[in-house]
Amino acid sequence: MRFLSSTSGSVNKTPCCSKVGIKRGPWTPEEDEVLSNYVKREGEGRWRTLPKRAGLQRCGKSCRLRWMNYLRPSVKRGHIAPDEEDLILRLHRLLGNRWSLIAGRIPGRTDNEIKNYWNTHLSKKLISQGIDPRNHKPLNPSPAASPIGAVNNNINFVAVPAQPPPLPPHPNALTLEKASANQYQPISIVQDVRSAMDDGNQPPLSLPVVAGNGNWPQSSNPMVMGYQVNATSQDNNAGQSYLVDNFNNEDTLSSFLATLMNDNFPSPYPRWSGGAANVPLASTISPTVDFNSQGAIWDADLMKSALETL
DNA sequence: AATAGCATCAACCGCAGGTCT
DNA sequence: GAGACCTGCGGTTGATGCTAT
Repeated sequence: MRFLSSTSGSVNKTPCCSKVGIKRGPWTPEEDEVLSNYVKREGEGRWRTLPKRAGLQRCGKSCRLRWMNYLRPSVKRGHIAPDEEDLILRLHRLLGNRWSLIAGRIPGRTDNEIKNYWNTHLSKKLISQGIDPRNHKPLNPSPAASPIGAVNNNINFVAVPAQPPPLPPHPNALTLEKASANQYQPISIVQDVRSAMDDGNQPPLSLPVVAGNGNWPQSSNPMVMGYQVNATSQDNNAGQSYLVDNFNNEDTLSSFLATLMNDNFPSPYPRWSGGAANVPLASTISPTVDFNSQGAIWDADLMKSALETL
């Protein structure tokens, strides 16, 4: 039995709060009301001392969890809609088991709810479709399987092999040179996704790129992501490279993710800001990117996966 | 009607990373 | 710089409800 009170003396695991008298298990409506009223009055935070201040016989962690997953006014309860389910699938493909990040992009849903929904519904659904829920790839891929061949605007995508051969340096790999003296440069492009694209003789209009300066992984250094305008593009900016955005906050990261998932990606550079900014990367979004020892920023497979979802 | 097995989801835990002293 | 403390995350558990036998 799990929801024993700490006074029962039969709990095998050490509870998060070992204090005698701390209540555990399901919350009562009375406790909910006390917690809800207190947080609305005093605000979130200081969870450790909140139970004592609010007069609750609970540990701070339990209070926080109850508020975040159940009592918060913004929490949406009830059935996951088909469009929400679709979004969860796409985000999981892009982000993996980063439930809080996924939840942050689905208004009203909590990480716990999405995690539960994934484990009880979506993972089984994918398995029934012959898809591995861990990596969204076929469970028993046939060697003769044809490319996915998804078509989107100006760019066609083909299936990416599970372990693609190393790519030679791309001739158009550029350094973003437009940054002014007080901005971060040089910013070298560390990876593009050209190998994931195949539109015949016509080069892609633009490439999503992810770059960083050379001093990573110091958390105070910036990380940037953007689009490289291809040198043969018909766009007036052909031959140059532009930073589209610094992901200095959750909004811009969300926009970027949305851009990746929108059907109208990538035309026509709607969010180009004309140059680099010098806003440090917020540490809160660093878990969304992967870094190698050279300071290269992006996991190429992640980007390819994102493109394949288009 | 009783019971076994399964599905769901609220709540717990350990841990990691950030902040404070 | 080190240690204590706090917060948030992802994995897991188990009570409860539902369905099948």
